[in-house]
Amino acid sequence: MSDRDRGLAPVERSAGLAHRVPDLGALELLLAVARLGSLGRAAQSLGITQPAASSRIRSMERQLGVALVDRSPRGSSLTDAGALVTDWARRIVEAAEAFDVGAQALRDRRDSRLRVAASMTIAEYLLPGWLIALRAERPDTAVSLLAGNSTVVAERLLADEADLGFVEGPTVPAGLDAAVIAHDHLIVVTAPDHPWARRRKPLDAAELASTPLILREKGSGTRQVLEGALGGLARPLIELSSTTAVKSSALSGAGPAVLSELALGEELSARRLVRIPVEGIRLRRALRAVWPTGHRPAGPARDLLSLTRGPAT
Amino acid sequence: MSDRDRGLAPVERSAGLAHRVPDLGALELLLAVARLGSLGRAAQSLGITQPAASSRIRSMERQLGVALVDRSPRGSSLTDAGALVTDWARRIVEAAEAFDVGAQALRDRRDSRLRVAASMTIAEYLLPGWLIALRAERPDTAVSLLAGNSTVVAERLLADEADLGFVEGPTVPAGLDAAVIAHDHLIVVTAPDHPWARRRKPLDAAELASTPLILREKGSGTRQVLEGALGGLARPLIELSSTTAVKSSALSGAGPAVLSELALGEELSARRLVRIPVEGIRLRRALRAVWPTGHRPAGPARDLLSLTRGPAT
DNA sequence: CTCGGGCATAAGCTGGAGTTATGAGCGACC
DNA sequence: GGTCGCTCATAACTCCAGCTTATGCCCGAG
Repeated sequence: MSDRDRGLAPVERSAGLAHRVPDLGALELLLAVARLGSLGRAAQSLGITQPAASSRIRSMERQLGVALVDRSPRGSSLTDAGALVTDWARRIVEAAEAFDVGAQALRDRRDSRLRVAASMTIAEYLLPGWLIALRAERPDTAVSLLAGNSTVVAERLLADEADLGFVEGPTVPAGLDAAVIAHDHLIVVTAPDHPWARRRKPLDAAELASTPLILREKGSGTRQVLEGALGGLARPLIELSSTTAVKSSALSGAGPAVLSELALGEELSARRLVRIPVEGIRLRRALRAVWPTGHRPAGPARDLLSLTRGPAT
Repeated sequence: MSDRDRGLAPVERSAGLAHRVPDLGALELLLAVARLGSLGRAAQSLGITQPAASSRIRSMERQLGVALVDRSPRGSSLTDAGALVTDWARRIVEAAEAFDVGAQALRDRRDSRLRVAASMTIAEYLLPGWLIALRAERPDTAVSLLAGNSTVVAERLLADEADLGFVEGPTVPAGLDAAVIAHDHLIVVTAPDHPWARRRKPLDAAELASTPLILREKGSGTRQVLEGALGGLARPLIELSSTTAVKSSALSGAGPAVLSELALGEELSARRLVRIPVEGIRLRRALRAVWPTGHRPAGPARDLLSLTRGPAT
């Protein structure tokens, strides 16, 4: 746990991100202004009055110390700095939308119409995006979400307490039909100052197996896939109980880590972590949609399923 | 513009994401509770009192309709739902951190010690991450940021109004030394219900050149790279003036788009957009750090440069 | 049995964000 | 040139979310 602590807070924050970043309402307002070209219309689109919007944008500019919008009697447009800030803001708002749909699904546990049961990795990283897309097509579908391992997912489906499930790993629980919807690739990453980050040649299996790695605990999905690919061998440097903890340790430079590419977005593109190519072994596992044998998904479940696979068939 | 509007708001929001998602302070608090295992310690770490934390977590639970933490006289730990929510929250907080360092750099324009000039794409998608890493190593470095095209970046550097620059594209402005720090790959994407999403075979250059695409305007960096790779041919379906607008149009299903992989994170992994493989042409451009000829980066500029390349040399 | 860490409750204060009402700048149009 | 219409800014007031301090309950450890 203490490793996780250090990993998550490598630098002492001057206590209060919230005081330096505008709140979600202000960010949404800024995006609306960028989109609609006027404070008044932006205000209207958010259901507040124009003076409220004006004051809020102004206080955001004061907080950031930068002018964000050019006001004129003919409308408002973003300044150069405003355009930059708006794109950063969009990232936050998109993350908030994912949070929202996830939370919505969680909240509607009792009285919902589409009940989804999913493994942790899928529930964390993929489902929010799918549900955003689903909401775009079927805005009035209430979705509930339960997260658990394959066994739990299977139980819920068979007890008719869920309509559609998602599991990861090589096997399909008994009594369920399945369709592979994607593959989750496990990748090897290090902090950018690790010697591996400067290698020219890809790693091979023997090298990977002989190096102590930051791993999930024995029995976890990712660990199983890795040990399967390596023929049972895997040397843990540290064993941690969540994907996030593994990521944090890798970020803090503890060593090479193996984790799902789904968990790594910005860390790779911003080079806070570096992907180390591996050759000769296939580090991937199938992600499957599952449902009780015979009960082909219909209605909202079918809609969601088709979203995860591409075109509706 | 109206295309952009539709792209950004394909579904009518029930006005007020901010009312359904806890504010940043609450999310930070939740992360602190997860990390520290106690409301009191979490409160302390954020500089507030224990009752404030208690009440805030409680109101967040009320808002979400789900219990997030198990309280006991021996501390607090996350419930299953809490763990899920915490991971979604982490995404938001990380986006907010990127916003914060970017804004900080923008704010310190006047009196800063490390002055960076960068192209829009780099300033939007990469610099915040690098600056987070830089702050971890050199917490007291004040960074300023100016965003503009290659010409602007060169001017600033040569006028000694910037210490380090970042540009994208095939050429290095005169009077500057450069080092390639990464390559930005352009990729072809469509919405998942586009016929291309079901292809088995990769696209070839002729096919790409003969299909109308959603593109940036003529003269933009990505457009130049594409036309270079295709030998001057590119059929625009729509021309838009920002990467974000291109992404939005693609998301709304207007057609295939070509854009930087940097701009696509969650959209690909959540299959809201699908990457279409292309063979036979190289759609990439170099990202370069630049500085006035002879003035090798030193001090903070050197630190930042080394972060973008990996190990400090 | 008492102490201490951890959480909950109560009462009071404050500031931020909202509202309505009003004014001022500027282009369009008759 | 007046007048409309759209824009944004300012002022005065209300209200509530979140903070604080003070206090009490619970429960395990010594």
